[in-house]
Amino acid sequence: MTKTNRSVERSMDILETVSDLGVCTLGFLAQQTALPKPTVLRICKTLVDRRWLSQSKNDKRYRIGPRFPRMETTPGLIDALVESGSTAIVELSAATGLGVDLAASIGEGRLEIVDTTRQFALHGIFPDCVGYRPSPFRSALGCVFLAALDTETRVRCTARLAATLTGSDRAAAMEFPRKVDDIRTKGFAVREKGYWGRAVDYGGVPTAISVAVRSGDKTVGAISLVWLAEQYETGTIVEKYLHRLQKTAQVIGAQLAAEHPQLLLPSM
Amino acid sequence: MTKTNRSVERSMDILETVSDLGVCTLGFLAQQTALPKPTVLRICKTLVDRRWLSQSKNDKRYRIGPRFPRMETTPGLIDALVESGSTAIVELSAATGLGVDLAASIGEGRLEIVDTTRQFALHGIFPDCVGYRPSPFRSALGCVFLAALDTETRVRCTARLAATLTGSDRAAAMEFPRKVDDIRTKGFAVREKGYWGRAVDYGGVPTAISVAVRSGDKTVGAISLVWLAEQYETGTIVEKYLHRLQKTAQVIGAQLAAEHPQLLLPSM
DNA sequence: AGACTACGTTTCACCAGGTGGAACGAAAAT
DNA sequence: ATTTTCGTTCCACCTGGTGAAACGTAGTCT
Repeated sequence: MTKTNRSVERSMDILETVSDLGVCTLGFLAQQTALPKPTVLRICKTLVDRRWLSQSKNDKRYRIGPRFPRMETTPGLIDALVESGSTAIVELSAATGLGVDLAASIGEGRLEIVDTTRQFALHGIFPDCVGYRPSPFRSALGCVFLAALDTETRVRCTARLAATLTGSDRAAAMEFPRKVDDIRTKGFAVREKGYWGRAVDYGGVPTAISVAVRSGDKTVGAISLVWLAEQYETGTIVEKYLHRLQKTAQVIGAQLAAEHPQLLLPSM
Repeated sequence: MTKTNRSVERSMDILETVSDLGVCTLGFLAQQTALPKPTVLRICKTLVDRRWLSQSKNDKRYRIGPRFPRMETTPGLIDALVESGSTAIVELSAATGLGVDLAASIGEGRLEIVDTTRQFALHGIFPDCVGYRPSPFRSALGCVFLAALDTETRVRCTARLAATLTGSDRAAAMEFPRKVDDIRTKGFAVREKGYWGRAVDYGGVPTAISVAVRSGDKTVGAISLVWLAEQYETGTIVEKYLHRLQKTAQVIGAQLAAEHPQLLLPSM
């Protein structure tokens, strides 16, 4: 049987304690987890270095930090979106001959691909993309989704994401505000040069154009037309199929509103 | 300088990758983190055992699991509640001679204490409670807050919390549905016998009665009157001060609605 | 069919990395 | 002034984590 890692278990004990009980002192954590204080100190220092925990300056108490990964899925949205959208994306895919991805909001301005019509044999691109979370600022899906949010929400999400992301994702976050107006007027987004997600795994380099899916006054997700970069120019696809893509997004949004009105209500 | 723990760093690398990119294979994780596959396998197995990651049966791909700690704070609510409520709780505390705690919703049916009037010299109880997250089902604050939510939200939060919590918190979660009606008709809650949070650190055993803070049609938090158990009977305090406690909760809710109406709007 | 590749997993000798009891100085409570 | 509790440092010990190599299997190419 595969072994497990004791240090990782201990770090989870500590994080669960802080997450459950809120702010904690070192001694209290040592007592709760039944670990010696030096061990807790070292693990907490590791977590603080990465901002998974943060420490107030005066007292040294620990609390959950700004870089701790956050998940805020509206419960049921993913299932509802798949239910309302799967036939529409299949029809769009058949009509265009291209792959179609459907992505749902998972909170904080992030998306997760929840359904796709991609087939390697038909489209020549990596098909196993369900569950994948496209980059918020570099992918077509991410950009068009953020651009479709109301200004206040977008600013908040952009700020939080910029604080969390690193490397070229962070750089893209800084550039993003300058791109928003362009995306909004054009009504669609394309992926940033140099960003391919994990499509390099196999298959050719994919290109995509994406539009947001809005339901009521809420932005609930986004859909993409995806094709092999070497086969078609982006301009050609936009000219031929953008209107149909936008139409499909509207249909999905309307159907979601009709079938699952409770998802669009306030939650608190 | 204090050392750090390499295994913990590696586990954070893995969790951040899965959180950022979504579903990942073992090999992909090994490549992203630049770690050997057996190392990634052992760490992932540790995380899967605790449900911080989960694995689909057919393909062995990893995704964030159901027990990964979730944080869903409405941004700004804590600050707004402190701003709208701090003078009101000071007045209540002065009028009653008891400690008063103010707690804010942090999502998923959880609360965090955001302000308090407790002073050890005056009330004889542990004063450093700000940041503390009372038990959802065992504390007075937690129970009254959950009971005040609309039925649908309460059922969803109860289910999710029951899946996450362990030990006596879990047992209390199973009992909770039977207590809801009683709390709603009485209009306040008391803590479960045997639950004292961390008050045992020092000071005497505290007792508390709590009421929910509602603003518009949303339940945004809760407030408590807290005293030393050996000094007064619960019945006495209820008789003398419950009405005043409820009045304070109403005042805070109304003030929050007046000063921060945007917090009560839908967010997506 | 056979060759090949890529996957997740097991093994095991090695030793770096993590460990924790003891001791420390500082701060707070008594 | 005394005691307690806090977070932190030290360091000898040795276990728990490591990772190259090998394995079985599943799927893909020729």
